[in-house]
Amino acid sequence: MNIGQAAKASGVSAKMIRYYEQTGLIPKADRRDSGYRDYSPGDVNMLRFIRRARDLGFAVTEINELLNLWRDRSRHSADVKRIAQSHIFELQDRIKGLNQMVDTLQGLVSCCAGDDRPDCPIIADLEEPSSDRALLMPASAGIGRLRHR
Amino acid sequence: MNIGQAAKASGVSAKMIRYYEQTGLIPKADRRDSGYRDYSPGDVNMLRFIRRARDLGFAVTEINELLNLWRDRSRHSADVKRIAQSHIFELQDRIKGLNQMVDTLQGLVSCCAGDDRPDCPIIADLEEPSSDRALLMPASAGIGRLRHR
DNA sequence: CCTTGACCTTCCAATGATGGGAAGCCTCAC
DNA sequence: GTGAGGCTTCCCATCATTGGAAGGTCAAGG
Repeated sequence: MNIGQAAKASGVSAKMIRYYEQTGLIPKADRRDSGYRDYSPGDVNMLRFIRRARDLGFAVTEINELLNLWRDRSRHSADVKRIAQSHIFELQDRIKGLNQMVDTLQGLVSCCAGDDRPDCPIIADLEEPSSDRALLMPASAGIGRLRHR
Repeated sequence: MNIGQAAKASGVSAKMIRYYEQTGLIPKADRRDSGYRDYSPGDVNMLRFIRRARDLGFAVTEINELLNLWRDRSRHSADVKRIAQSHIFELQDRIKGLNQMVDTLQGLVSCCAGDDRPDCPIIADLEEPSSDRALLMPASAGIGRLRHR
């Protein structure tokens, strides 16, 4: 099975399959005489596993751990659960940050006339945040990793 | 005012100030004879504006529009409102995607014994997603930009 | 047999926002 | 005048992903 077919069957792009191989997330694929990579149905299963883990927002390093557990027939489900649970917490943190942004913006937008006059509470808040804003966005929540990934 | 002081006063790191200048988000700073950048209190206000917009999750391109409106005394508040509202929608999309991930994971985690046995519904779902999963993550929500930023 | 188009290979680059670090110059306080 | 610390530019790394260029391979059809 060529890389293109494996890509279609797994939902992982050919580019990403090569990248995962290069970075060691997946083992080096078999090669034909032509140099083409050759994938087995088992390989496609692995790629699908990866694809689904990505869909759930796992980072590649976490997927690496999950793959190891997947392959480990004597794994402890506790290890899997721990990874998943800590990922849930991370997602919830990100959601919390995004929700704070939405709340703040929603408040500002609802105060903005949205007409052809220049006065605008949104601009005013960006100039000098109100005390409400200070409550919603304490210094510690500021510049950190809220926005990433 | 040196760049370090402007950084401290605005909450934008010196690195980022230089980056914003380089990418044209902010105009080139005045220079002293020594070559040091020199910032006025007005410049610091602009940096604070940027910093706050970043805290609200605006991308740099959006901040650029907001800065133009900020400087435009004859702006229409409708333009500001439109930008903010569309940003809210974008944030809500991201939240939605993250919530779907959390929901799916939460369901799996709550079914996982989390002991020293290998059987694990989380691993099982990554191998072959259940129909519940298919409901939560339709094909259209799959590989896209859910995870980004 | 040869061509054509679709596929594969590797390598390099860019994204966006940020941090890290090196090499060298500037400034201020002692 | 010396040392510490701040400034300059330049390059590199992150993370996951996409794009493209240059060149080799394959299969079908003339």
